[in-house]
Amino acid sequence: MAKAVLKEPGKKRTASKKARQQQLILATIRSVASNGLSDTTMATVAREAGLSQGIINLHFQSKERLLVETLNYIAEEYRATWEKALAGAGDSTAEKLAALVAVDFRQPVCDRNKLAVWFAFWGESKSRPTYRKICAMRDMAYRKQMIDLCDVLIEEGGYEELSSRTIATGLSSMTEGLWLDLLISPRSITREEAMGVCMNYLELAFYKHFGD
Amino acid sequence: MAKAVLKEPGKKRTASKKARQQQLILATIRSVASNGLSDTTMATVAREAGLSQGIINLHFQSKERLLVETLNYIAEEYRATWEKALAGAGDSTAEKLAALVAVDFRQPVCDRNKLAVWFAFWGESKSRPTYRKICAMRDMAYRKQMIDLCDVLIEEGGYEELSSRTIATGLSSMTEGLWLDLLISPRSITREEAMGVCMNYLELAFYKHFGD
DNA sequence: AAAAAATGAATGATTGTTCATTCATTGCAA
DNA sequence: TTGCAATGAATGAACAATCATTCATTTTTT
Repeated sequence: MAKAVLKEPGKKRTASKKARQQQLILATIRSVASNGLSDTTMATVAREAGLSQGIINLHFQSKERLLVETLNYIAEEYRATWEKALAGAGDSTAEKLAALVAVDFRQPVCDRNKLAVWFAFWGESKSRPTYRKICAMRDMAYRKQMIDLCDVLIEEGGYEELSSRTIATGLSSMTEGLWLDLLISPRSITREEAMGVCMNYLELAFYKHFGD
Repeated sequence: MAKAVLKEPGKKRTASKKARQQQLILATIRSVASNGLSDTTMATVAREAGLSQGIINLHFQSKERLLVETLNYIAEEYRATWEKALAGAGDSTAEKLAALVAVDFRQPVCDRNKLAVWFAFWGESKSRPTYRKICAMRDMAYRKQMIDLCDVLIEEGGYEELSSRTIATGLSSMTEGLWLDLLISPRSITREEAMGVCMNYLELAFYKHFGD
């Protein structure tokens, strides 16, 4: 039913369903970043995509669906990115943890437009169970992975005073807080510095692994 | 012009300007928390306040002004709360830093409705310079205080390996990230546990001051 | 009585959605 | 290949609903 008609869109004016949907999602990300979620309308998204008014209802049925799919898109991109990073990291657990942290401060995840989208949905999440579930899922999957890595490090280094849950919670919370800095005051901190703050935390906790 | 007509409103149906404005701001906080910023309208706020439609324009001229004043309200409350906590804390620098951290996880600051408001405005801040400035100001003032305290601790304890800016950035970022947990997944973490994560960070960094 | 505060119906602007129409692409027949 | 329907993607004007704002009127206080 939803077979991809064109794999290489080229200059065709009618694209495959998947390509159009992604185009509209990317336009939504830009609109939310530059207009805010409150001022993101069907018109601003369509204009950003260079398409007509009715196009979104054609592909997403409703504005609500478009927004949910946009959130799903960046959540899925996030998950895929750190899973890939883990797979490509060195064999040591410390290297894997460092790779996991690095994902949060590099493209395509650490993009200012996407950070704005995350915060926009977080801001609405208390009143919208759908948003909250997607955000909570993302967080849980990521944190479980981080706890597992911390457990191995604690075992390896014999850090009896550490709790993997506490460190993992602290580390991922720190990341999200640093995202806020990068969003609100991009001039006051760079992505490299932000990652440095996290690495410093790791050095303090797992000094046998990350110490100089 | 804006003189307070009544200091003790009692059971009067017409309150002083200041009291009405605060009543409307508190109603706005509740509406943003339960409806989201996108679905917060003049009608939802007025209904939440138990007043009529036109009341907001009477006291704030526009919706935009109401929202800005709401953000200013929680920002000012935040500043006043930690300044008060600092003044009431023990003499030692370590106690002061602990008191500063504790503010973030207690009432009136760490209120789930207010957390929702913070995230709502953060989400819009990229597209609204006014919001961003207020948020950046709050952060700068708080972080300057935290850096100063860290500087003293580093001096006292001779922690030559630590950077006050790095620790202060990490600590306040961690706080904001933990707020997200409390907002999104309140069942997965308590305020006490969240504060514990921060205190654990302090123990790792300033082990001579916070060690058991 | 005069002034101020509050109301709520009315207004014009904006929004999400619909749908009749246009247009590009594809599959098929010759 | 060339011609010709058939398909469905895309358009944009139109519509109903919702929104922020205004203001004539009512209510309350001084």
